[in-house]
Order: sequence, then C-alpha cells, then structure tokens
Amino acid sequence: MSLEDSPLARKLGAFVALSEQELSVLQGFHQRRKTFETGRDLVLQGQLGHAAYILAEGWVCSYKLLPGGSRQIVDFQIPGDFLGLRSMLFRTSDHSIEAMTKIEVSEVSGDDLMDAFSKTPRLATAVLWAASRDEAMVVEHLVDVGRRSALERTAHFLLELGARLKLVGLATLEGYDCPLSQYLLADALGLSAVHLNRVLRQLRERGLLTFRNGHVTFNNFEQLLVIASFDAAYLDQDGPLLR
Amino acid sequence: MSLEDSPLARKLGAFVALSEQELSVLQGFHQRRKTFETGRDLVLQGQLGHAAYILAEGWVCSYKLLPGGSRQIVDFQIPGDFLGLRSMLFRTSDHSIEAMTKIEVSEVSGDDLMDAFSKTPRLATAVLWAASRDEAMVVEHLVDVGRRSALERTAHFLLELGARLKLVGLATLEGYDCPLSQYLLADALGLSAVHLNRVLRQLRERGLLTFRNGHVTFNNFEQLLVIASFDAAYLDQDGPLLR
DNA sequence: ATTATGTGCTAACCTGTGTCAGTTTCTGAA
DNA sequence: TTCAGAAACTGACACAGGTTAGCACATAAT
Repeated sequence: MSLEDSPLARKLGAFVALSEQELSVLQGFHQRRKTFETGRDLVLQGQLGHAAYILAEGWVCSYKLLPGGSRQIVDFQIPGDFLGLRSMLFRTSDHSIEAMTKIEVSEVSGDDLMDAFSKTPRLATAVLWAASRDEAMVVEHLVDVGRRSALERTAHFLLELGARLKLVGLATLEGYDCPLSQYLLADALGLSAVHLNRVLRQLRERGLLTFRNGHVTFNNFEQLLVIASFDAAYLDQDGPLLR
Repeated sequence: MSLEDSPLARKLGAFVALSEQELSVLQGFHQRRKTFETGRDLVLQGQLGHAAYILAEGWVCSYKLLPGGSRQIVDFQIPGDFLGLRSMLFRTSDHSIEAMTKIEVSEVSGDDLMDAFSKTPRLATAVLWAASRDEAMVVEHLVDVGRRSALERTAHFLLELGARLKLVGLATLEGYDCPLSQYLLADALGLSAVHLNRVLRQLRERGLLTFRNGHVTFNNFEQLLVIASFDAAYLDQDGPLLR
C-alpha cells in the first residue's frame, strides 16, 4: 500500500495537504495491526484506560445499552475513523464499541499520538479537526432523532453515510455498499425495525433510494437532499485553519 | 472573589486537586470580562474563528435551527462551562449559542489556552476532561431522545441538570433554580411544549418533581432516579488519570 | 386603565410510530 | 437436500405524542 492510500490519510488529506513527512508519521501509526471478528467488542461501556484504534477496514458501531434492554447506536465508524479516541485518556468509556463486520485496526497508544503531535503539529490539528467533526455528527444525529420525521431522518442518515464513505473512496453519487441490517439501522435512528422497514419501502416506492442486499442506491439524489434538508456543511465545509 | 470560588475552579477542582499555581492560571483566564443581555447570540451557526468563553454567571443554550423553523437545543450551559471551545480552533461552528439570561463571561483566545496549558499540563488534562464530559452529555441526550419515553426523558434531563448545578454549588438534593421556559425545555427534549406540560403535570401529580416559578423541586429523589434509570457515571464517576 | 406579549395550562382530536404476531426469503451448516 | 436461524417484510391494532385552539394569568409597554 502506498503512503497516500490509507483511508485515514485520504480523509485527513482532504482537509490539509499532507507532506511526505506527515504521511510517513501517519504510516507509523499502523504498526500494531489487529483483526477482530464480527460481533467482537473492542471497548466496553465503563472500561477505563482502553486503547484507541484507527479503523483500516470494515464497519464498527458505538452504542449505549439501556437497562430495559434496548440500545441506542451513537454512530457507525468506517475506514479512516478513530475508535475510542476521546475516552482513551481522560475517562472511562461511556459507550461500547463493536465490530459489525470483520475488521482491521491499528492500535494507537496515547504516547504514540503525543509523540507524533510533537513532531508534526499540523497533524495534531488535523486529528483534532477529525475529532471535532465526529462530535458534530453526534449533534446532527441528535437533531435527526429529536426533530425530524422517520422519513427525513432515514434519508438524512443514509446521505451522511454516503458523504463520509465518499471521502475515503467507498461511495459514489450512485450509492455504496452498506453491511447494516435493518435492526442496526433502526437502533441508530431511534426507530423500531418494523417502522424502519415501512420507511425504506416508502423511500423505494417514491423512487428516492433503495437499500437492498447490503447496498444503498440513490435513485434520486437531488430530491433526497431536499427531503432530508441535507446540508453537508458540518461534514466538509472547511478544514482546519491552515493551508 | 477568592481564587477557589469561580465556578470553573470548583468544577475542575472536583476532579483534580488544583495547586495554588494552577488556580492562579485559571484566574488569569478571567481577564476580558463581558456581559451579554438575555437573547443575545454569542456564536452563530456557520461562524468561523469565533472566540471561546468561560461562563461565569447565568444560563446559555447551544442549539441548531432547522429549515422548517423548529429547533433542537443540544445542551444548556451553566456557570463554570466553556462555550464554543470545540469549534473555536478547527471548524466553523455547527450550532448557535444564545444567552438565556443576562450572563457574565470571560473571553478566552486559543493563545491564552495554549499558553496556560504549556505552563500547567495538568490543567490541560482537566480542561480536556471537561470537554470530553460535555460530549458524553450530548451522547446521553441522544439516548434520551432516541430511546426514552417523554416521562423518563424529562426526569433524566432535570436530574442531569441538578447534578451539574450541584457541582458548582447551585443545587442541592432538594432542587434548584431553573430559568427555562417550558418551550425551551421542550426544544431540548425533542417534545412539543404542550406534551411537556402534560409530562410535568404527571411528574407533579405522582409526587416526583415540581417545576414551577423557575424552580425545580425534587419531591421524591430516589423514585426519580429509578424512573429515569439515571446513572451519574457519565458525569462524575472519575476524573482524569491523575491525582 | 388598556392593550400587548409571553408563559402556563387544558381539552379534543388526529396521526406517526410501536407492538404483536405472524409469513416469506435467504444463507449457511449439517 | 434438508434444516435452523437470521433477516426482510407485512397487516392489525394500540397508544404516545403532535396539533389545534383556546383560557388564564402574569408582566411590560402605552
């Protein structure tokens, strides 16, 4: 794999032009490579001082379990995303992280990060930028669940996923592969699986988007943007304050 | 005001024992004091490179407006909280910040922060800890809105506010002053104001909690904790990894 | 005094979404 | 090939919560 080809480098590179040196520091993150099988937990709710990871391949989800047995999925992570970055240093984790598919990750310690940041401050900024973007996505999900109807919410969420995947070369304007079951998607959207199914049917019948056999197809992208009132600003409007 | 008495010092001091030196660095943050009237916006959605503030007195809310005219309040901020910290350096702000009451703030620039952090790394950790705690609260609101009934959600939210206010000495186990209208609270909980009113009545009639004349009174704290399945872990379980 | 405005509160009605209880389709294991 | 277990899908029914439309009571402005 050439230096520029890791999903993380692609993602960060979309916002800061990365120098050869910075790319090679990034490369250095991918030392302790690990593989996890589908369904394995990387971090458990309440765990303290766990490691952080960079996701190289596969899908992951962060979720919270409730006493009643239901759960809320906070976000899905895709290649190029950090896992458990925020809680690693300062707190016990407030949520669990589970592999949705077979995944490949690189373990990163706090020391690795600090080390890299002192060598290349620009990289630190880029990583903090990515972390801040992740938080903006959680806020957007809060808006989804709090103030959008099931249809708008579903459309919005699938558009967001598409935009994120496109950044790392895993989606086009046509659509993308999506290994999520309707149950999982429902838990992310705060819907019941039954109702999500109804919503997906409606999206399909109205010629907007099709989610079938692990693949999302945008049938009418423009219309979809309108229905979801999707504004990509919080995803890619601007990079850190450096060239 | 003595060194230990600022809300921020109280809050951080609950998690890290702060030295005299650290307290005086914190004190140094409160140079550029400003006052804002009720309803004034401190930061607007989409604004780039705005300042950050430390809230010294009054209440503030962070919210997002939707094209349809409705809004989702992401969180309220109370004395001792940072405002706009996350988006200051790296991104345009993804939400607006508005004063709910007349407020007092201290403006803090990125340089001030960096400066302070290089002098006292422990303080940096404490501040990052607070930021990470804020994010955990947003996640908890997502769970509120996604997977809890209106009653549970309302109870949970008002308990959380109580726990936060207690930390800065503005609440007891009996209750606290709360300057929010039912409309505002409804926008935070993803409910209609009408339904929130029904819920508040139910909480009152079941002898759990009373919200009246700008004051929240816990009538049955224990019972309330159960109903809301409130677990304060994400708020005060543990401080940064230092003594 | 009189109006306006904001907030709390309520009743009547409607609808989006959840729940329950299935059938069908697919996939992988035996 | 058969079987078991997921996952997708559906219909019938129930109910939480939204909407609309109002009244009552403050406080502030005129």
